[in-house]
Amino acid sequence: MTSFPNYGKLSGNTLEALRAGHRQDVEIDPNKRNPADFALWKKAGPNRALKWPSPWGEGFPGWHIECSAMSMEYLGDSFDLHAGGEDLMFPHHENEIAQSESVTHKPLARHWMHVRFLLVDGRKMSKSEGNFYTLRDLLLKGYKASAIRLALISVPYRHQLNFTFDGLTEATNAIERLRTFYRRLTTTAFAEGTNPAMQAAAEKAQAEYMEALANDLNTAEARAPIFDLLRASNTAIDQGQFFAGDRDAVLGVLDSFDVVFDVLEDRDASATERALAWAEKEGRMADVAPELLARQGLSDEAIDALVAERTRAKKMRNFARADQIRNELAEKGVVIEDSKDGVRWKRK
RNA sequence: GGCGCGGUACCCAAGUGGUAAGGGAGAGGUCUGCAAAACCUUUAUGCGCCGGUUCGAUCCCGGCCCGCGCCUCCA
Repeated sequence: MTSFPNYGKLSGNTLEALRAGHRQDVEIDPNKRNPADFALWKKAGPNRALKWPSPWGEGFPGWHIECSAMSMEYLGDSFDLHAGGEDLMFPHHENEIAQSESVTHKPLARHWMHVRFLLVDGRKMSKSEGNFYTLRDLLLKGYKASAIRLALISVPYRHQLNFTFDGLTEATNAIERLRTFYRRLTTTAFAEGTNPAMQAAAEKAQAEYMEALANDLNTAEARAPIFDLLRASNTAIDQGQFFAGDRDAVLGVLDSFDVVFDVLEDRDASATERALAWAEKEGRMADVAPELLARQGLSDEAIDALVAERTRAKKMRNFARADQIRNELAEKGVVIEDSKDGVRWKRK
């Protein structure tokens, strides 16, 4: 440790600082020249499964040296990006630097990304706190995979995210808005041509979106221009000032958004089905939210048939029957939207 | 005790030395057979608290309060 003067440059835990505030419970190891030294090679006990011969006896690599060895072998002395959770910054990454740079005299990584941990309901997620959820738990509660993803990605990686069920609901609603818009774009017949204002709006959104991502992956900031463009487009469509060329421009922006956020195409059913199959197999069906089960029983074909029947009823001005079907579907999580271009439905 | 990060509207959440993006929710309105969707209006003289620097601070500096992570037995 004492032979590597740069120790602490990543985390701020310099040797001086560590000495000043050292914990009470650190034992002094007589085998260490400096208490801050860490083992590069560990002695293998008799029950150790993986061990190798060495000049110092049978042993195995210390945790930190594993990473230095692997990165050097596959990425070279220096590489662009080293990522990890914030908990690993010290000591693990600090020690990787100390080892690798002592040997190579080159910077180990040119950029470090440390992801902050999330809180759940304002507290650290832990089993003993009772706020520990797996992705499968959330799916079985009826939340969509895409909503979980959006909720987690909407806060920049460097910031602490407070994960809540309200936040999931909010993400669910935001996704619905995006998907409704996406469906509107792809199913509406627009006249040929372009609206210069829309073209400019799409260009601006694209530029702002990329700028936000280029700004240390600021995903929260990146969302804003997308929603701005969404509103501008909806307004233009409502006013008949939106054309096929505009649709293509806006879809281009949405595509680059979706490369990162991946929410526009509804592929949520398969993740939910896998979670349900697991629950079935493990005898955990009691954990499944009743609303989720109610929604599962209805096939797309059955919905199409009911929607068609409702349209016929409406034509005959039998609104009572039409509303009855709509309510029936709503109970099973299916929402109907009437529009000039026909009837659309979606699963909530 | 040491090192680091954060506290912005009802909720989530960007952001900048020059007067607060975006999303969700609520309220009112337009449209609709009624809805849904969409759109419009509306919700922070205010950005944890107290000082300081400045023509001007949410943004800079100092102190305090609160929250989170790490502090080298394991990976």
